This record gives sequence, C-alpha cells and structure tokens, in this order.
Amino acid sequence: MYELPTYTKIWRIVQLIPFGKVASYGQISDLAGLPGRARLVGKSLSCVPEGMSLPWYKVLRSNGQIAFPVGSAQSQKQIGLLEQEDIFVFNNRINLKIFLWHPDLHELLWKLEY
DNA sequence: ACCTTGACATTGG
DNA sequence: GCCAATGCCAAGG
Repeated sequence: MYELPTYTKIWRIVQLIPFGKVASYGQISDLAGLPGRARLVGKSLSCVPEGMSLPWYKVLRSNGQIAFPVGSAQSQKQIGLLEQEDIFVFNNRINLKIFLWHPDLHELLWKLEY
C-alpha cells in the first residue's frame, strides 16, 4: 500500500466538503492525515491544475476569514462562489457556527476508499 | 544539497 | 480586538 502524494491527499479531502459547508486549512490537513501542516493546504490549493474541478473557495482560515487580501479580485471571486452555496460573507468572514463542516469520520474514510 | 516560499495555526503580551 | 514570534514541511528553484 503506497501513499498518495501529499497534494493529492489534500485535494481529495477538499472535494468532499459538502454543498453549503466550509472547512479550515488546519481541519483539511488534519483530515488528510497531515496534522500541523495547514500551510501545505494553502500551497496545494494554489497548485490546482487548470481545469480540475475543486471547491477551493470553501476552505477558510480557522477564524472564518477569507485568506486572500480584502478587496482583491481573488477574494471577490471567492465571495461570489460562496454565495452561490448560500454561504454569506460579512466583513470578509463566514460564521463558522453556521457553516463549518463537521464530517462523520467513518463516512469520510469510506468515501476515500474509492 | 541548500534556500525560499507559502490562500496557516497557536500562543502570549 | 491587535501584533509578533514560532512551528510546520513539500515543492520548486
């Protein structure tokens, strides 16, 4: 049983964030079996191949903030995509009490078997 | 092989 | 709240 490349593991977790929910960089790294490597999640998302479908915009900082600079084109694009899932952004921040993903770990492992 | 770069997280003041 | 310091480590140059 060989290990998937780090970025591939991360992308596969991000793919499982359900509609209308968000996750944090640290949460994704934990779920990918890479605790303490939140920065690699950000790096991996900046390396997503062109044309690969991935809900990158649902990954936020641990406090619910959007990671891109306020007012940047990337931030505005992210806000638009979030609102398409009825995830609302105020002052560059999402309310995690409402929108944070709480995955069922058994179900998650099962889905990763594919 | 060394150095730098990150869409981060946590802690302590 | 804010800021600075520290830890993290795969990838790319």
